[in-house]
Amino acid sequence: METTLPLYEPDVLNVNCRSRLAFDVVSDKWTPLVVYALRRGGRRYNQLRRDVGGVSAKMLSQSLRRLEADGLVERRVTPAVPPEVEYRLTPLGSTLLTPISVLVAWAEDHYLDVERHRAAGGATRP
Amino acid sequence: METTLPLYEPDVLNVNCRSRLAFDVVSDKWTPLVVYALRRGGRRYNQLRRDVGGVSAKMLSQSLRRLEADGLVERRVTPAVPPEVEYRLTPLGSTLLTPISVLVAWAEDHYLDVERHRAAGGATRP
DNA sequence: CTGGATCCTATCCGATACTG
DNA sequence: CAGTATCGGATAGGATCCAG
Repeated sequence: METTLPLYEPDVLNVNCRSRLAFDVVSDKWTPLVVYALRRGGRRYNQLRRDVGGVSAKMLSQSLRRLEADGLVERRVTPAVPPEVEYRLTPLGSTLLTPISVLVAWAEDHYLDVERHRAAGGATRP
Repeated sequence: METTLPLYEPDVLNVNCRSRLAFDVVSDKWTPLVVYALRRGGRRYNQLRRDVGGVSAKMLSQSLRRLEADGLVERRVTPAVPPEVEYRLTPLGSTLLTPISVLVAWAEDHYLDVERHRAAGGATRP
């Protein structure tokens, strides 16, 4: 026995294609941050940009379009001057908040451990 | 109130720097896959390469060195011919398995939903 | 305000070749 | 087996300008 954690065991040992989806969706610089920023409900474009912080307009658009295409985010336009566009998580998208929140909780718990190791590290291997 | 899910609430609304760590570690193409592939215990370099699947030697080395520097993976060399190098999760690294497993579980649950939407999607917005 | 279009650069990353 | 070094194409991503 190598680990006592209650792990999810999909296949024998390899990473199957269903699991890959999770890494596909999350292994992007901005997408998970955008989802996380939408956890409280609908947000508008420039609000999102400020919330996420450091994302360019181009990348935010790209992430949002991708999330829309995956059915995780819904785009709701209110015709007005100036135009109002609100993005919100779909029910499916909301289910992603659970894994992401667990991840954020992990970071809160182990932030210092990793930071300390990074600072001291580098000298670990020639 | 916008959502009834039991969400982790770090700050007012923005994504704080501690949370960023989580996205930093995970928002990489290979790193989370490598951690996940190590869930059962120590693996050797080429074993890992086969397990992860599709990763080049260069990228695997890079990910492993980074994980080492972050204190998430330990590199254990057994002097022998041919040389034996085993990678295994540190206790700290093992804690990452929980978020990753939750993520994988999510993918198992919602794989078809996302796939279906991707196939039908694209026509959603002009 | 909400973006699309364009240009340009930094980096990612795979292929190949080579070392111990 | 377990890597490192280098090259070169692909892609990510920022800056800027412009439109509805």
